[in-house]
Amino acid sequence: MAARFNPLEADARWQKVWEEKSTFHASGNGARPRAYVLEMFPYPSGRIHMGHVRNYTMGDVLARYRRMNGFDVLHPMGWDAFGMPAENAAMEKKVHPGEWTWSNIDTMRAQLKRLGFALDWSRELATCDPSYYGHEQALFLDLYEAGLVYRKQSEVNWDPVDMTVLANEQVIDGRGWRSGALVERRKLNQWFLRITEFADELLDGLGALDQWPDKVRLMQENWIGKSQGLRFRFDLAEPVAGEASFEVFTTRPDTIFGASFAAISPDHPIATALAAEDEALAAFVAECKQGGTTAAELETAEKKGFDTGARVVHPLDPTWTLPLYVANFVLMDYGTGAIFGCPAHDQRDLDFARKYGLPVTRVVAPSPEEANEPIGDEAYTGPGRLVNSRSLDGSTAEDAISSVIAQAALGGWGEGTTVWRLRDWGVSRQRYWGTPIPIVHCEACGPVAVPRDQLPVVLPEDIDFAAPGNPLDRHPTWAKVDCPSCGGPARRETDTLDTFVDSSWYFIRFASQPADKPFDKAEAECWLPVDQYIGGVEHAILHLLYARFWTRALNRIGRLDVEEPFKGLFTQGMVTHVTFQDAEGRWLTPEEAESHEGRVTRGRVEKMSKSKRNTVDPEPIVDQYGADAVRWFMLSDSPPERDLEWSEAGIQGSWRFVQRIWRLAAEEAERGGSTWLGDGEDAALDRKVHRTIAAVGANIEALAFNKAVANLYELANALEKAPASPSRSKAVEILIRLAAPMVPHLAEQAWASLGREGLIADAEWPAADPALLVEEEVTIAVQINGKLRDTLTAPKGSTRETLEEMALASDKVTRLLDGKPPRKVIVIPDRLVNLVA
RNA sequence: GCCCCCGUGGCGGAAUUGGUAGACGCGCUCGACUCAAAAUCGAGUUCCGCAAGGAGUGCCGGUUCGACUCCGGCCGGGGGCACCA
Repeated sequence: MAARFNPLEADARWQKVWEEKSTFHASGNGARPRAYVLEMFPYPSGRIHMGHVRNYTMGDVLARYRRMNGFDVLHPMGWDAFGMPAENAAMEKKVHPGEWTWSNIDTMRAQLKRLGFALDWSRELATCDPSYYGHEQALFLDLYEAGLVYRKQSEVNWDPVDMTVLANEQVIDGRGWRSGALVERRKLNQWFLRITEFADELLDGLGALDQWPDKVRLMQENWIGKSQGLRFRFDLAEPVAGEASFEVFTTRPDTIFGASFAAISPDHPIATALAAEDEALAAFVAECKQGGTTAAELETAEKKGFDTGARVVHPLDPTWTLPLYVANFVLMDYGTGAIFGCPAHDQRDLDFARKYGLPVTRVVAPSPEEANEPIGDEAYTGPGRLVNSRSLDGSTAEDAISSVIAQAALGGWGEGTTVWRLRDWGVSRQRYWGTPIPIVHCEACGPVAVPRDQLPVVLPEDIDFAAPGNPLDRHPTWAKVDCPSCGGPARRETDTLDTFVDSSWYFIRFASQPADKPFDKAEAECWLPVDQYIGGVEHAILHLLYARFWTRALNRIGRLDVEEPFKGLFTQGMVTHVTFQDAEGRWLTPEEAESHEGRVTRGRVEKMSKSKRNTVDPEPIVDQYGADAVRWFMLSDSPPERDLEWSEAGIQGSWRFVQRIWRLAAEEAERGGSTWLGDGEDAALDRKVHRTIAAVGANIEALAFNKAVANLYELANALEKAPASPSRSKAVEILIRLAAPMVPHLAEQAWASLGREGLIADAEWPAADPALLVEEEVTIAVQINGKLRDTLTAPKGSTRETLEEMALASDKVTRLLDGKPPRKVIVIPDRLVNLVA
């Protein structure tokens, strides 16, 4: 057995063996319990980065651990392969998006394989493959037929130079990120999925996801944004623009007697109608639309209004009228686009009222004494009882809410209702590199679904990226088809689907991939839900919400009897690295920083990014140290949910550890390997080994990889100090099995060198002997007044009396107590004795 | 502005339901081996102090025999949402 572990040789050897034996193929034959371990599939951007390595290493440890525990593990890999970077590459490098994408996939697949992940490559898929997106088109049509897809006019960010729609993130300071042109708001016909119809169940379903981080559940809860309140009608004193009334929404109907104005959005139909006849109002509306949409601008934006001169009638007092304003802070797409203003108890309303000299009447007071306490610069939003509110006076705010809702229902002027922040999901993208929406537009028949036997609708290959805009739109023939319904001339939908649709069901396709349909219901249900899903927290809202929605939508139309796609979710931290800048503030790579002549500033430790020039390419690191050292480093030190700082010293430390395990194994191999096994002789070491078995298992189950790593270091330390014995030989073998999920190549090599049969990947996880988990002797802390003064060793399970006696007999204790008996003695068996003097 | 999370050695971080703070790793110091270095091995490493001892988990206070852990109030860092009625 070689004195040093040679990873380059071992990595390649064992990766080949695993592949030849199809070791990591999920059998799905039902012989063993199943486990589905999944990491978020990568976008094929070009090369693997450290974030991928960390993500997939974590999933891999769990997958290998489950296998060793007797599970039939599904651990697949694929490619989220549609998206804009491919089109950008097409424009910049004059290469076809498909060619660029597939070549990246080849590179990245090879890179992933070099890390030795226990993946079932037989199930690999790419979303840009017609054999994937064709099924997605079928699912889209299923949802369409079920009424969960619809088309409507919607505003988009339009870049007039690139002639394309931009996502909000691509609009920087009101300009297109690529062209720099001023972005316009434009109305386009777009496809939407009815996610809002599932708002209630998506919210309620969060409660059952007890293996999700609280943080993510909270973020989704906020995103869904359920508000309960009253929707009610304001009658106009005189009809305005032909309208006799309009509706408002409020979560605080209790404050209705504190109303001092009504306000509608600049986009409200009444505002539009009035503006048509009022130049000043038209100018005001135009001004509102101009305002920036960045966070900073909104925060500082002044509350502005335009008094229409119209009056609305208070619903509970026909003699009371309020002025009607058009206000810049009222949003058309939330609630009804109109509000009633209660300045005393809403900060925005207060700002507005102060500016326009409107009355501010307190109607909720925390105590009777404060009933007429004037409102200053801050609205009162706390709890209390109603004041200045006629029949409501004296009731709690809570009761008043129900009371007003009941009165509204009775009087027929309003009703209790729920309003959601969540909007329907717009899935149309005016781009080439995505799943074509399988719809044909016919002048006579309108939108018609492409017949199933004509799926997939395949993207044309011969496209031109020289001109701006969507190449599908410009293609000479692709869009021209006959209407499937009437046979007349028609035109294909040239928009493609949001790539989030692709990732909303890939985990189902991994579980079951028949050629003739998206998935087999029974087969998919055997694997789903995913037992453990691992990925970045940046997907906490959109991807995870969309996938939950898609799963529930399939459930509703009877295609899949699963409610939640991901039983367990883990969001891992980023990989960070130091940054360097030169005197001019230019970012330097670590190598440049070292050789730089001028002044170099060591910057903050930040997420690896190309712009900060602090990335570390995993591949050369694997070349130098091998896959196992890299994997080990990814698991060490930092808790997996927090950021991990990459460092040269860290990888070297991991390399040292790999070699230490190897030396332990090599020693034992020379001593005779498995033939030297016998009964335990080193009782203390046996205990340590079994405690480690239990601890490593528990920590892997909890995804606390850093702690499992620490457990293994401790065992290795103990083994290096332990004299040779059968116990020790056995312990080394167990150490190798415990480390196998983390450093699989080393483990296989050591396993073989010790003369063990078969692959360690197929070996059983060692069982911890419960009898060896309990210590015979325990260390007891002796405290005086809660401060540690001494420790003593006692047999486990010693009585309170014995422990108290032993503590009082301690020299230090007698000295410190000065002969006086303690006033009180607290004994926690097997832990401590606290003497209160 | 609203909501959430986090503050522990030089650094990353450990610490069952409140019960010996600093496991494990990195770094550093000293020593062994070596002509020397690397690698490796051994000892040490919260702070103050020669020691005895004292202080110590962002700060202030509280509950408790006992607080990193629970409660209240500050300070600092990070994240999410954002004119959501």
